[in-house]
Amino acid sequence: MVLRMAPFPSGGLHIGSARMIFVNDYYRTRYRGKLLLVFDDTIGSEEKRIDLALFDVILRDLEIAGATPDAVYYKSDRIPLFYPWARRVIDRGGAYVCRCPAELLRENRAKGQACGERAQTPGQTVDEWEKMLAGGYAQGEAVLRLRTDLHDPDPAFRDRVLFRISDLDHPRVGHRYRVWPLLEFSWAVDDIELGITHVIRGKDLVMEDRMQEHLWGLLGLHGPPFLHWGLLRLREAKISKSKSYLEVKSGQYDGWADPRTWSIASLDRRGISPEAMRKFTLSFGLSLADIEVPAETLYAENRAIIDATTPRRAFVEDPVRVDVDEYPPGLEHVPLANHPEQEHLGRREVAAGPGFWLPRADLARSAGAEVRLKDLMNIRLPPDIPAGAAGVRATFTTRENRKLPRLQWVGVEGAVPVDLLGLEGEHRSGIGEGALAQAGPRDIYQFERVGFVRVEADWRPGTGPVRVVFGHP
RNA sequence: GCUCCCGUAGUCUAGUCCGGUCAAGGAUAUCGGGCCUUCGACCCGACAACGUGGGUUCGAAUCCCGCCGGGAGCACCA
Repeated sequence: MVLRMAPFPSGGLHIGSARMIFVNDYYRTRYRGKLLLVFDDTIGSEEKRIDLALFDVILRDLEIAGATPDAVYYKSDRIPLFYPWARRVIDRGGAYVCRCPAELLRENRAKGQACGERAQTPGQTVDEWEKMLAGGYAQGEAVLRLRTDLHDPDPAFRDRVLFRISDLDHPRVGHRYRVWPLLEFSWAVDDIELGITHVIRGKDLVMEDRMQEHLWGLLGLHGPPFLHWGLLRLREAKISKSKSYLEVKSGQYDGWADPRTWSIASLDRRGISPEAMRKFTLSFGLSLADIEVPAETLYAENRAIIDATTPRRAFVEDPVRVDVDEYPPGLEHVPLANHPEQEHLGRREVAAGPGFWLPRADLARSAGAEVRLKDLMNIRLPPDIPAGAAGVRATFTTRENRKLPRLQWVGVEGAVPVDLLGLEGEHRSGIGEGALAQAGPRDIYQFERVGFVRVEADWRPGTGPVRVVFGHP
C-alpha cells in the first residue's frame, strides 16, 4: 500500500488537515505500507502563494503528529517529467492549445460551446504546444486544455485546463519553468509514477477523480481508487488558513503555533497530545459529511490520556496578598500529593502561611464569608474587600474539613510569577507555587481549578516568570 | 442554473452495501445524585435521534421514488 499526502505550502497544518494526516497514517500503519509527502507546490496563483518557510513548518507538523513520511517529494522538482505525458495526451487527440481569454473560456464552458481552437488536429496541437514551451506565448495567452464532451452534464468537467503559463517566481525553482501543470494533470501522472495504490483525500477534490480517470482511460492506464473525507472543523476555530497566514506574517500572531491558529503545532504547544488528536480524528471515520465538532470533544480525549499522569500545582490569577491572623503554628510548610489518585506521582513540600496569595475574583465573591484554603485550613475573610485592595487581613478559624467554598492558594514564601498564555493570545499574569520554579520545558501540569497547561518549550528555570500555555479545562 | 455528495439525540458516530437479533448502541455535552479537600477525575442515574411524504414487504434507519434541508464543484488555485 502506497499512500500520499499533498499539502500546498501556504500555511501550517491546522486541525482541518488532521484527517489527511491521521487517516493516511492509519492505513500506512495498519497495512505496513508507505506514506509519501508530496508538496503540491506547482506555481499556484497570485492569490495562492507558496512560502518557502512553510515546507519546514509542515514537515515539523507531521513530526509532531507522529506521521513522519517515508519519503518527501516536491512537485516543483518534477515539472519536466510532466511534459512527455502531455505529449502523449496530445498525440491521442485528448487535448488542444486554446488561446481564448479566461473570461471567454468560462462563458463557453457554461454554454457548452466550442471555441475555434478546439478543431485542432493533434499535429497542430503539437506545434502550438511546442510554441508554448519555447516561450512563444506570454502568461495568460495560451493554455493546454483537456478535450472532454462539451455537453457533459457536469459543467465543471468540460474541457478543463491542463497546463498554463506563469511568470511568477517560484521560491524553490525560480523562473526555471514557465509552463506549469495544474493539480489534476500532475496527479494523473504522479499517482502512476510514484506507484500510489490508494488515494485518500478531501471531498473538495472529487471532480478531480473524474479528470484523472479520464486521462488514464485515454492512455490505457489504470490508476488507484479514490477515497474521500468531508470537511472537519472545530467550532471554536473559525479562522481560515489564509487569515492565519496574514496574522502570522504580520507578527500579529506568535508564529504558526499561536493558539489562535488552532494549528497542529498550537495544539501541541497547549499540551494536547498527538494521540488525542489522532483518536479524535479517527473517531469520525471517512464520512463525507462536513462536520463541526466542539473542541470540548478533543479536550475530553486529551484528558483521558493525560489526567492520570499530570501533576497538580497551585496557580493564583490576579493575586491579592492575604495575611492570616492567629495562624496556627507548625503549618508554615505542608506536604501535598502531586495527584489526588496517583500516589506514585509523589508529594512535594509546599510553603504555606501566614502570608498567602489568593485569587482576587474569589475574594470578591466571598467577602465576609468563611472559606477553605484547599488542603490546608479555614479562614474568615473581612466583610469589606475593596475592588483594588492591595492587602487583606483574614482570621484563622479551624482546620476541620467542612463544606466551604474552596480556594487554591499560594504561600508567599518561594512563590514564583507565572505568565499564562490564553486561547485568545492574551497574557494572564499570576503567581504559582514554588515547585514551579523547577519546571522543565514542555512539562504539563494541571493548575487546580484552572485547567491543564504546558510549559513553553523555550522556557528555562531562572529566566523570569514561568511561561505556560493554557490547554483546556 | 447545472453536476456530484450528504441528512441517526445539542454535537460526533455505530448500524444502511447483505431488511427481522435496533421498542436504535457508543462518545461528548447537559441535568440530577454520590465520592475524593479542584471548576479536574471517578461512580450511579436521567434527558435525547432514524429530515419528510409515498411505495415495496409479513416486516424498513436499512430497498425504490418524490420533496425538503445542508455542503462541494462549475479558477489559466490547491
